[in-house]
Amino acid sequence: MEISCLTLKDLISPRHTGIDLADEDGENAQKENIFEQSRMTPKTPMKNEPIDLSKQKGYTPERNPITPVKLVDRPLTDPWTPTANLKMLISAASPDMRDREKKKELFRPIENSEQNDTFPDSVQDDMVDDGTMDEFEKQRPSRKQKSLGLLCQKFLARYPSYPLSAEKSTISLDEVASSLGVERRRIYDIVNVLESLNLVSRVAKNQYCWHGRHSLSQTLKNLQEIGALQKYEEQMAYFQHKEQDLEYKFGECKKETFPDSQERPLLEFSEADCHSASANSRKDKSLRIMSQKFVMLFLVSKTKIVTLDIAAKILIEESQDAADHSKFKTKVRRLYDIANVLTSLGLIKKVHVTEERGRKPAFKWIGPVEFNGNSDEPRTDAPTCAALPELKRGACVQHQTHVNGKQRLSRHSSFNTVQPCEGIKRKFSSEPNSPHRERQACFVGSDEYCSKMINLAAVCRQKMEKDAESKNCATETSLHSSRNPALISPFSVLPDSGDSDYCLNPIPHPVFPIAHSDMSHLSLSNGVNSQVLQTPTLAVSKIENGKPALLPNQPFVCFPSASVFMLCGSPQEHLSRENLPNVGEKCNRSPKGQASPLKPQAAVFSVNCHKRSSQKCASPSTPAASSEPVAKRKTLEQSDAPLSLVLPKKPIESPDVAYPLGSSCASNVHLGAFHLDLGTPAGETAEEDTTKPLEPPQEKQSPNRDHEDPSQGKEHISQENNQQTFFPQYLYVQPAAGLSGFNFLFSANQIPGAVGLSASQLPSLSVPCVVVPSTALAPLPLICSPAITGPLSSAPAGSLPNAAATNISMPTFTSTTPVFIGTTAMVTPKTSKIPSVDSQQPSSAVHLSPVLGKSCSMVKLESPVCTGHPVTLLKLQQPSSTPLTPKSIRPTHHEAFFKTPSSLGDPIAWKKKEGNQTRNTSSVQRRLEISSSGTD
DNA sequence: ACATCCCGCCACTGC
DNA sequence: GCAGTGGCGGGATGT
Repeated sequence: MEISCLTLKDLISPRHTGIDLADEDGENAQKENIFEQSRMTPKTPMKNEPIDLSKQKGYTPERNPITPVKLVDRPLTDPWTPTANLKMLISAASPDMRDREKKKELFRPIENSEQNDTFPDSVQDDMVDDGTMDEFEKQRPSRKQKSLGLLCQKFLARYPSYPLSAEKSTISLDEVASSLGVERRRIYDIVNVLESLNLVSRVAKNQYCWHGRHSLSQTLKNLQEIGALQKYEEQMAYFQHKEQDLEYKFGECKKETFPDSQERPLLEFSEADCHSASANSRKDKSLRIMSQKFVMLFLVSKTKIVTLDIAAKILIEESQDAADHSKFKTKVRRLYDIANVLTSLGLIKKVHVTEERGRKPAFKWIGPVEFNGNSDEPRTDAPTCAALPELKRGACVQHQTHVNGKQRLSRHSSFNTVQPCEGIKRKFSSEPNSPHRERQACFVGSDEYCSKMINLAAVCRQKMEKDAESKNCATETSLHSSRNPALISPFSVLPDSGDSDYCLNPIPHPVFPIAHSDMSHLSLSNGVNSQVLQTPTLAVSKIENGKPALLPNQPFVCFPSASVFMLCGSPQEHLSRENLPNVGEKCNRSPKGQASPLKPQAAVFSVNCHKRSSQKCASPSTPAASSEPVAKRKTLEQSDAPLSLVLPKKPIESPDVAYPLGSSCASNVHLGAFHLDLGTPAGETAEEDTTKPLEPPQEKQSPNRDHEDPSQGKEHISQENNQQTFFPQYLYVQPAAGLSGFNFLFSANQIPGAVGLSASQLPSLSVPCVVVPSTALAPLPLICSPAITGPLSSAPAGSLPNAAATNISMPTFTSTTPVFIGTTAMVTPKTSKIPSVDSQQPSSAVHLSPVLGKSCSMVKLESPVCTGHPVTLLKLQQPSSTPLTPKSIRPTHHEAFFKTPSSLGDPIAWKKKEGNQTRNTSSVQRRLEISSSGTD
């Protein structure tokens, strides 16, 4: 609340504008004028020297080389000037006085700028007028005025957010320092953070090049991916748990789980830069790296909220050794520095998280979540876009600018990361998913958007599948994971709420064919459609083609996956989210808080998102925001409210649910919480989910809010601990309302052994799954896997029958077909996210949670199908009851993901992984994310 | 009392 | 040797 910090506000308001490009210079000029810049010239900075400062203030000559400088303008006259002499005398006489004056001076610039700029108020207050120095006392700018955040805003104001390519400007640190009236040291802090995001790059000594935000989304995307690889999410979860007293041992976890994480240099860039060991060490601690890591934490976080203490712990490589407190404190100090800059950039805002222990300072990511589409940016991702032409990026504009980022130069080149990342990106981009993401992103926002999303998802999925087909292999699993085909898939499932269309059928699964045609319906999909389907393979798919009929209008969608089928009622019918809710909720919740928040739709998203979570998630959460300028967002968001991120118990979810993505996304922190393991009783959460009727999906919508909420939700979750569990994410069905709309069929697993889904398990799951209610089904053709049997039956019996009855013809299905329905309990709760199901793998059966996964493998049917998945099955991690143990935590990477069949390519391998992993991990989400990152 | 975080010392680095 | 960088943490300021 309050928190939202003044500074933030201040910063924000003024600055955002900053973001805007243009003005800057103008502003500056104005400011300067105001200020009096004049005087200084100096390039050399005197870093410390006080004296200079005074001079400096005024000066501003060109601040930016590029940018127009006002140079001159400033007449020397300072307002102060008049008193200058006097001051001098005074200062001479009294050091104190001197200091004051200096300070004043320093501030002034700032103040002036602010005033001019935009900042209205805040700053000035204190200040006296310039000239006035009268009272020195007053003058002294308060600390706030001197804050790094404000300073950063001023700094940003000088440059256009999206400079024309030609326009790149160079930044002379000395000039800037002097113009802003601060020591160079301060500028370094700002520049280092900006550099970490590739907004600037170092060209030469004392010279930086301003790139603007063109490549920001790309950079964020890269960071997200890297973060996923590093498993920051898990780490966060771990720490959270730890705090919660959960017991795990991190060490183990860490090692196991995050092996890489800390080890690798974040962005690679350090390497480049550093030559010597010492250098490296130093660099490792650099603000740049810390900044990147910090950002990664947000990006991988489902909740998008990161508490300082957790961030500090994670950033302390050592890990938690208890490390000295001092070290911790130092880290926190640094994080504040970084946070101030990020706040000025409109990427985060301060919030407080209430935990059991009390309120903790935290920051919430309010920047773009989806990178591709990044809101602000004009989108640089061209590549991605390109990849998916079809997709429309909706709103997204594509500018393609190339990324600036690129490493331009220098030392840091900072972003080497980028490069690597890019690779990744590309992959992604190329991958179906990405596109999806983008789109999604675009959509974010409205409910419709949700439905659209769904459609998209379906489409995407299809695409993915196609792609997969094409490449299958190619895609590396990892990639897939990353991509998240799963994501897509999930969507497909959705029924959508509202739209009539929904039905997405789109699910391409190979198996099912849901008719692409249907897809067409999908609004979004359209473009996609083209791609569509094609699923790979599976004979089924072909069949599908034929089949499309299946769903075409029908309300349901069937997923053939081998493992699971989902049916969704048509929207019309119940599906509306409401129906789904159950599922959805489950999902959402299950995911724990994270996801949980999601509403049905959200849920969907979440699924999709996973990784992207950030992206998409964001969207949901911030959808609008994204589009909006940061500043606005901020304002909106500011609401902050106490977030709870995590843990807190709030009940939650409520509102936010929307988060969906977020949920997935966010969670992180809590994640721990999430961990639900199936095993765990989880019941709680699960229960909620399952049992609950779900709230109306509604929530989903609110993406925006979601943000916040989610956190809360999460918190709850977390607190809950994860227990949660399962929630089937898979289904995305919409939730709500009842399942009636849906029918799920589960096949029995066939193999009992398999996955654990055994029937028994299923039941436990609760959820979900199986339900088939409906009569509705009857009409519909459902598909059942042959296998189905028991389990289903278990399910609501009634329903099943029908369902079963129903037609289903799906020949395609594989025999096995165990279907899963959504929920999979197995899946694990957390996971809800996403998982996509991969079709591929036979196993897939969902990849449910890891556990499942393992087991699943068994399950897997051949038919990969699964797909549809909206359901994602995520891997759940840990199904196990155990909450996260460290082990559980392990990373699972990819595995989890549902891969597409293609991706499966190595199903086996995949399975293996899963197997191993399966449990682990805490949240599904992570997996998702991770997977996305894939990698490895 | 605790949260923030400014400030500037000083080590490192590269020229 | 010097200037540029930037880690670091004392301690002031804000709440």
